[in-house]
This record gives sequence, C-alpha cells and structure tokens, in this order.
Amino acid sequence: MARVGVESIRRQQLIDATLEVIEIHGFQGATIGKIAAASELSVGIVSHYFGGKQGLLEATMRYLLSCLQEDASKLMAGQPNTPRECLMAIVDANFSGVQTHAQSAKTWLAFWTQAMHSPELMRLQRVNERRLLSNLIFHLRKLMPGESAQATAQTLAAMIDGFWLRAAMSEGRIEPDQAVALCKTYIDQAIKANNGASE
Amino acid sequence: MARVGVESIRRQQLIDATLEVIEIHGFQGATIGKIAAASELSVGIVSHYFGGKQGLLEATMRYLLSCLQEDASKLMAGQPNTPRECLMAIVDANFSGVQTHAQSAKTWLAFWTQAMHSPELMRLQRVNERRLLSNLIFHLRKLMPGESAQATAQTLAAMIDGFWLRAAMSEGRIEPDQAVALCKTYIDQAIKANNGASE
DNA sequence: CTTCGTTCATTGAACAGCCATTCAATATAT
DNA sequence: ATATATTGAATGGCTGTTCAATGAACGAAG
Repeated sequence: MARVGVESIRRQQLIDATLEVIEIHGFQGATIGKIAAASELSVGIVSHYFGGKQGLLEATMRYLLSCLQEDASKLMAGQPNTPRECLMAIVDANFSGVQTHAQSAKTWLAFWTQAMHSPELMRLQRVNERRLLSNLIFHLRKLMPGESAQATAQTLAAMIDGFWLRAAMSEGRIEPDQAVALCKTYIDQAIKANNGASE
Repeated sequence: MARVGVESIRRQQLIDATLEVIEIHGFQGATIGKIAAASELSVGIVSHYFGGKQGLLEATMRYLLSCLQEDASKLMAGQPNTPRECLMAIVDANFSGVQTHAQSAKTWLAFWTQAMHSPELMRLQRVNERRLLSNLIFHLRKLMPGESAQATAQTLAAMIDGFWLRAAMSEGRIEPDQAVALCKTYIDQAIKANNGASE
C-alpha cells in the first residue's frame, strides 16, 4: 500500500473538489456525486474518510479558515510593525486570498449561510470572528481610547465582511485592491478623528 | 369564488409562510411541503399561483425588497432634510426592518447566497444595490468632492451589508442600534475628513 | 525471483428516503 | 349549471448512505 499518508492526500483531494464544485454549482448543488466526479474518486470514499457529507463540509470550512490564518501569519511576520502598519497588514491578509481565488468569496458566503443551521460550523465561524476582532482592538488601543478602539474595530470588521459579500456578488470581476484601499482610508480617518484623546 | 382578489391573498399567505419556514429551517430546509403546511394550504397551490418553487422564492425576495423600499420612503418623507440628515435617514431605513424582524437578516443572507446561482434573483439584488449606492452618492456630493463621495458611499454600503451579515450570524441577539450608531459615526468622520476640499 | 496470502484502500450498484411537480377529482361561489 | 379555486395522492427524479466485491501493495515463504 502507499506508505505516505494516503489518507491526508485523499482528504485534501476531496476538500479541493468540494471547493471546486461549490464554486460552480453552489452549496445546494454540491452533491456527493459531483464532488466524487470532480475528485476522480468514488462516492463511497467520502463516507470512508469523513463519515458523511456533513463531515466533509466541516472539514472544508476548517481548511478555508486555516488558509486565512496562514495568510495572516505570513503578512504579519518580520515587519517593523507600528500599530498602524499592523492594522494595514491585517486588512491585506483578509483580502489576499481573494485575488487568487475569486470564487472563494462565494464559498465563504455559502458557508456563512449554512453555518446558521449547523452548530459546528457556527462555532468555527465565531472563533474566527473573535480572533479578527481582538486582533484589531489590540492594535487600535495603541492609537486611540479603548472605547473608540472597540467601535472602530467593529466598524472595520463589518466593512471587511461587507466587501467580501460584494466581492462574492460581483460576478467574476472583483477588485480587492479597491476594497483594501477603502479600508485603509477608513483606518487613517479613524485614527485622525480619535488621536490626541488618549496619548 | 371570493370576489376580492383571492389571488393576492393567497400569494401573500404563501410568501409569509415562506419567510416563516426559511427562518426556522433555513433555505435548504424550505420545502414546498413545509411551506404549504405553514400556510395551511395545499402543496399544489404553489405551482398554481407561482408556477413552481422558484417563482415563489423570487416573489418572496421581491416582497422583502419592496418592504425595504417602503421603510426608506417613510423615513425620508417630510423632513427638513439637510444632506447629512438624509444620509442618517438612509442608514436608519436600512436597519429599521431588523428590529421587528430579527429573522429577516437570516432570510436576506439566504437570498444573497441563492442569488449567485439564479440570474433573476441576482438582477433584483443588483437593482437594489445600485439604488442604495446612488442615493448615498447623491447626498454625499453635497458634502464632499465627487471622488470622496464615491469612495465614502462604497465604504458605507459595504459597512451596512457587513452589519446585516453580523446581525444574521448573532443568533437571536442582535443590536441594530449599535450598527446604526457606528454607521452614523462613520458618516460624520467622513464628512469631517473631506469637507472644505470642495466647498 | 516468484508465488501467495493478508491487509488496507477503493469502488459503484443497490437501497431507502425526500422532494417538486402534476393532474384528475373535489369543493365552492356565482 | 358553470366557472373557478383547491386538494392531495401518484409520479419520477435526485440524494446520501451502505456494503459486498474488487483492486493494489506489501511481506513472507518457497
């Protein structure tokens, strides 16, 4: 038998196929049959490795979240990192995946929708949301009073989600550059409007 | 048969039932059978009045859009209406539906997702998006240069969508008041940051 | 080197359940 | 009596899951 973890290879194959199928056919149209066909594997293997369709979907969302986190880590590593630069890097990280994978925005939206009726997916979504928010607050606190930092972080988080949503909508042609620029403009506006009040 | 438009009564019955079922079971779980049961009508009547499930869903989305527009009209009518007050009213209008119908956010998200794979729903979504954007730009132009107005409008639109998304996520407990407050804070920040440059 | 048996990976047809749609039958109003 | 409104069982298609059969890799024995 193949010595090197066949399991991890197959799992990734199926996750990739899932993303591919969701992009084309949407969440509703993502059937085991289509996923199996896209992965060039059989339908039975899904249950074998993930216990069922739900397991595969959860694994796929975990994979997307881990990609996002990895992007963020890369961009944050080895920078001078003034608070402002950190914030800008976070914004970049949150849109870096979009450029290469225009479809990922659609997939995210599909998962958001699905998460509302699946406790496990909801939990994953919450964890990620919390992390983004506390990251933003951590850096903003160095630039403005705590209360303003809280408000600015929530506004910025909503803005990022909103641009993702818009990206998912605008069929094919999306402009992450513009979204990043607008977010950064907002950050500078917020800093200017609030600084001098704390330090 | 009943002289007064039975048709419009039945149609509204089915639309209401659709919203109810989507809220409880999600978009995927919204089957003809459940909708028929919730409306206390039969399954056959859906095809009779809407031609099929897809027709019912489109009609339901149109209904939601018309509610949003109606809310907006009410809030815009009979005000002194400085440009700034108009902007604030638009923000209020975009969150006024949330308070009474916490579940409508979930339904909106479901429709957004569905819209990506249904040209007709996508068209409706686009029309609505355009209207919001051009409304915002119209009023912002009186307060800042055209380019800034464009950017501010896009940012604000994304922000509104983002807060809706967040409202849909936070199970039950949502705070539209906070979203409105943060949007308004942003508007004032944007005005302050850009005024004096144009007039 | 070849053969064979064991083990794990993989297949895909069969199955049972759910869904939207249809339409002949029924009910109701004029 | 006629036209319209409504029903809901029957239908056919699609879905996720299961599991007996098949295939592939490896080590041991000859």
